Amino acid sequence: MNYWLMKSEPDSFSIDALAAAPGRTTGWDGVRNFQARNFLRDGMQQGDLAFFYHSSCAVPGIAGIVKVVRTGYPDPTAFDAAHHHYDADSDSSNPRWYMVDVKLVKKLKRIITLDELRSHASGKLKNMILLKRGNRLSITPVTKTEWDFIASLE
DNA sequence: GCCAACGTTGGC
DNA sequence: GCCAACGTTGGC
Repeated sequence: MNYWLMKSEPDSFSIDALAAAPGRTTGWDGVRNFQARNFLRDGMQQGDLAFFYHSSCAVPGIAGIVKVVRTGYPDPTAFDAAHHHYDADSDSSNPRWYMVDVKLVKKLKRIITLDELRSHASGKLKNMILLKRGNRLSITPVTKTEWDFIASLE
């Protein structure tokens, strides 16, 4: 059982969009970064939990909790020339990009903001990848200690 | 293998 | 819209 943080821009896909999706489940497609791809393909296990993080928006922060309900499989949007996330270097016989399916566990009662997380950056969240300078990774592992602490903030 | 150029991320 | 930080590409 592992813990993760997954970023999404709410203008493209928000926690409310997930709540409204069929089965409250979505395919986490479109990741085009090798390190994040490796987490999707090799790291995530059935039943893992992840924070759903809103990025590039007015109030960046953690908006909810999701669960991995399908482990890594090839991202078909990479094969579709008409798709925004098309990648000519990926093909179905040798896929480059992977995705998982996640299901909403719960929407938090409030956003746990980036500011609030930062206020613990010299304490409990000292090693949190999200808070490291210049971090841009859209999928990052979270330790159990970090997870439990953040969950207790709600 | 180096590194400059470029595109992207994401907070502000 | 700005810009710092970063990942990727491609020339050499």
